Amino acid sequence: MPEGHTIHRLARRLNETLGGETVRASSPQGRFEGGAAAIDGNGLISAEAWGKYLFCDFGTGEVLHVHLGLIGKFRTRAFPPEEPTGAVRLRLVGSEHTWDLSGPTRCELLTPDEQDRIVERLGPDPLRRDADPSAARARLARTERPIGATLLDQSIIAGIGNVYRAELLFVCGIHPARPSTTITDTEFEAIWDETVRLLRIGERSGRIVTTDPEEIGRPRSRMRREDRLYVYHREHCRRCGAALRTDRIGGRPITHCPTCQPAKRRPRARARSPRR
DNA sequence: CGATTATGATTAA
DNA sequence: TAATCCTAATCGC
Repeated sequence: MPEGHTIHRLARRLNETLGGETVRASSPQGRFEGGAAAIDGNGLISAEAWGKYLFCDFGTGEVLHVHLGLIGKFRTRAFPPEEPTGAVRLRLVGSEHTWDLSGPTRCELLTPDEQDRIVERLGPDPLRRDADPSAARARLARTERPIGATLLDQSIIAGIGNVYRAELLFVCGIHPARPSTTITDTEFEAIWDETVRLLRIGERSGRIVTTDPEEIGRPRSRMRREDRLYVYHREHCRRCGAALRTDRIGGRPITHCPTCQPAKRRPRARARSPRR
């Protein structure tokens, strides 16, 4: 379930469960033996997320970089550790917790310079305290690409993935195909604020929930799976019931509601000035 | 048992 | 844009 909220949650939980502890590192699968050996026996100083990128500092001079990609998982397992299940790239064992990493698109040791180069090309991360959306706002004004594509671009905003982009555009009432240049200041503010709000909810709860508890009639923690999202992977709009449309934008499918996310602004209900 | 699918991103063309 | 990588759960035959 890797969008930005997952990685921030992961960083927090790694700090909570392994922070300051001497860690035994291994690569049961064998594809990260060298890296694991370099980490083994050192203490976790800090785990930190930048968008969907995770960096762990073991005080060795190099930083562990993990990117889960589409299918990666980094999860706790039984303690004391048991025989690994499946392909475990990296296992970290502290004094009370076992973590297994499988299927990452990246798992490598980086120099601080290399880490900087990755972070430099990321846009502001809505889950970071110091996030400044102004650069993202400026980028939008300069690209005709559909807003649906822009929101997936990690160099513009870091941390949004395919579920959140669809849900954010729904919540903000914006059609995903609209050129980014047509997004108004008010709309951008709404997108940013909702991104912060919804990713925070995801980070705290460990799942993506974008629907309004009032609207659903039960607290987020007790919502049924099919009530947690408005449009993603749905046939009909959770709010108005309209048949949803799915288009390919930014190379991936995005579902939207033709009623709640009109392509054009609703024309003002007033007489138009006559054409000449 | 094989095909399909998945909340991602990079590289090649 | 397409091909590619990484893994595991699920679905159809």
